[in-house]
Amino acid sequence: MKRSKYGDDFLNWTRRAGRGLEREEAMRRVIHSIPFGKVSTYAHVAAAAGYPGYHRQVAQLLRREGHTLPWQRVVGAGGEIKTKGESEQVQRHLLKSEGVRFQGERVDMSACEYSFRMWEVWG
DNA sequence: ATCCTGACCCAAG
DNA sequence: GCTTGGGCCAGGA
Repeated sequence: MKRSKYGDDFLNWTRRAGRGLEREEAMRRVIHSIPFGKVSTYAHVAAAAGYPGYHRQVAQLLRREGHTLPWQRVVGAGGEIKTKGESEQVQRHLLKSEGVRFQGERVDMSACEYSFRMWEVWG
């Protein structure tokens, strides 16, 4: 089977039918569960929602309806702020006002990353 | 169907 | 620290 350099578009297409809504709802719940003063990452939010590998859809969801969510608490891997321009300044300000610590340009993940209490799930 | 583009991630060089 | 290439998934043209 030949594989397009853009991925197996046909297989992706077959998976698209309808599934998006419950996935987005799960992601919204996960994002809402990030506590004040903590952050998580796109990849961890996706995985905690039950959809590992869907970090790009987390970003898409936040861009569409972030105004209804604690969007500022979702950052890139390693604590990197991924928003651009004015949103970036707003995000930094909101996080600092919640007491989130920074190391240079990045969030101090060792102190502020939320683990979704996974230690209670697998030991 | 195919191509392109994202508030992404990660291993290499 | 960089940059690059590959992988990932969905939605629009």
